[in-house]
Amino acid sequence: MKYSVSKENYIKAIYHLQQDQSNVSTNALAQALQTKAASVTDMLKKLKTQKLLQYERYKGVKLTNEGRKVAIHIIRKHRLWEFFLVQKLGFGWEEVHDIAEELEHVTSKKLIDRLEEYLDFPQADPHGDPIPDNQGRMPVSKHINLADLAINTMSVICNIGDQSPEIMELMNHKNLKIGTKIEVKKKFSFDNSLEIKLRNQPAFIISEHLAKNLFVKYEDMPAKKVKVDLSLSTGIKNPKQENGS
Amino acid sequence: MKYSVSKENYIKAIYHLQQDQSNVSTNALAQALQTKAASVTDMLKKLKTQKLLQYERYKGVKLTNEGRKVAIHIIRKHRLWEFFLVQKLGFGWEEVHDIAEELEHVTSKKLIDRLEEYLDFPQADPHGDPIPDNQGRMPVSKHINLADLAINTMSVICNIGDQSPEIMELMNHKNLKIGTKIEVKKKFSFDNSLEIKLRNQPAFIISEHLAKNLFVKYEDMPAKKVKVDLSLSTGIKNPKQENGS
DNA sequence: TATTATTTTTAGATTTGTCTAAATTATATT
DNA sequence: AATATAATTTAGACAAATCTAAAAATAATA
Repeated sequence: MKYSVSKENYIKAIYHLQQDQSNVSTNALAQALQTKAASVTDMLKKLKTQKLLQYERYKGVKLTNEGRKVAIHIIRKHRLWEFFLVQKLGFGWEEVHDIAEELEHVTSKKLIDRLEEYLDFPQADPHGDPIPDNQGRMPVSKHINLADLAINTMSVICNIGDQSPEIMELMNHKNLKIGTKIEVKKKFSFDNSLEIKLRNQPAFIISEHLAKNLFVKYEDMPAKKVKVDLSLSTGIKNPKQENGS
Repeated sequence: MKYSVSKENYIKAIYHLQQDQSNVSTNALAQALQTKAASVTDMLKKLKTQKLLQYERYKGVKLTNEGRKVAIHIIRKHRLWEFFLVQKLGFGWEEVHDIAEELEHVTSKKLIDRLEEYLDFPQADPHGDPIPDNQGRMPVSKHINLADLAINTMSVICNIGDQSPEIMELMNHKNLKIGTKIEVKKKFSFDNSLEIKLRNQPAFIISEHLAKNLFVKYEDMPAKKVKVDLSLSTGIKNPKQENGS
């Protein structure tokens, strides 16, 4: 029930890389975790014996339900801490990621539940990513990629794909942030750049690369309260329980 | 400048055991850290090469100024997190120690400075222990052991020595906590027990053992703002700086 | 389909922090 | 002071997480 920081980081990385249902490759993991492929192989074997993932040599890796449950719990902690850092301690949304990487490994469940309550049950972190509840359920919100948004439709930025300092630099420069109202005025097929417009500002052009990293929702469509169990973390369907974990 | 969790725990334990200026023994450390004497010896050798402590075999150990500086910074983090947990998240003062043991190892200096500001620069943690400022200076307050308090002098509980669940059980039962106004009515030389009195309550007797663990200050004497540099953490007096840490 | 190129795994080593058991040093006691 | 007892250190080993270099399996390409 308790895993090392290193193991938690592997589980989280697999979860993020696995968003489609395909298997995750050793190399992709090595790159994500800034380590070597050989180290990844070693760790995957350990995590497999703990039944956190399905792994066969040369075939890549996929989380089990138990692994997914662990991943979601870590992500829950990460995002709640990020929210705390921005909302209560006044950090900028671009500086909280590294701190939350450390805080997410603090183990107390009671701590994180109290923190959530203290923060008034936020639905999304400062980057717009949804915060799972204490049952592992993730609020779903209809995010649309800005590149796919229809012309002249008012929308609100609610999520950023890439979260590097580089994108932050550009976005801050252009005053783009979560909650900013935005409209696409023109699409240029030459380079897939977009001309966009914010309230009370002349329109300007952004690259395809940036647009692909901006996700929006339609105005007046509040974050849905509907939740979908992505984790299968509760109510284990399978009645047999042979292991004594 | 960054030390492992294990090393931080050794440094902290040495600091706490060293309160008088005598050297700390290997066995005392082993007991405090719940480990074996051989492990302690191994670690002391490592910490010595990092110049965090003075150590010679069979002679015990003492922190250097650098070691003391590190210890105080960890204690600062521990106590600020404890304050946060009680004050903002509503934890009981007896349940926060273990959680703070984990939070104290989160490295961001900016985080802890912001947290301190958010908490409005508290002077003491929920147990009444002083919180060092970001220069490593510790607020001093004149704590008197209850066993040494003069008869019929009104005082306020401001610090608990032992912080075990056992003492908490007894104190909660008798409604004794930080801030409680208390007066010693009688001292019994037979077993050194004390008869004490709280406001609007009949007097009752407490053991010498408990009294030794209760520290009080005189009423109306607010926590002094005077600070004393215990750490030598800033303004390095020694001009030569040969290492490139 | 052969043959190259890439990816992944194995084998063996390293570092950190820990342990047990035996040897050494210090302290206490007769 | 001699000896017994206690504290401390050394020696050698182990588990976790990592690494390098070489081998094996898979994928890509001529």
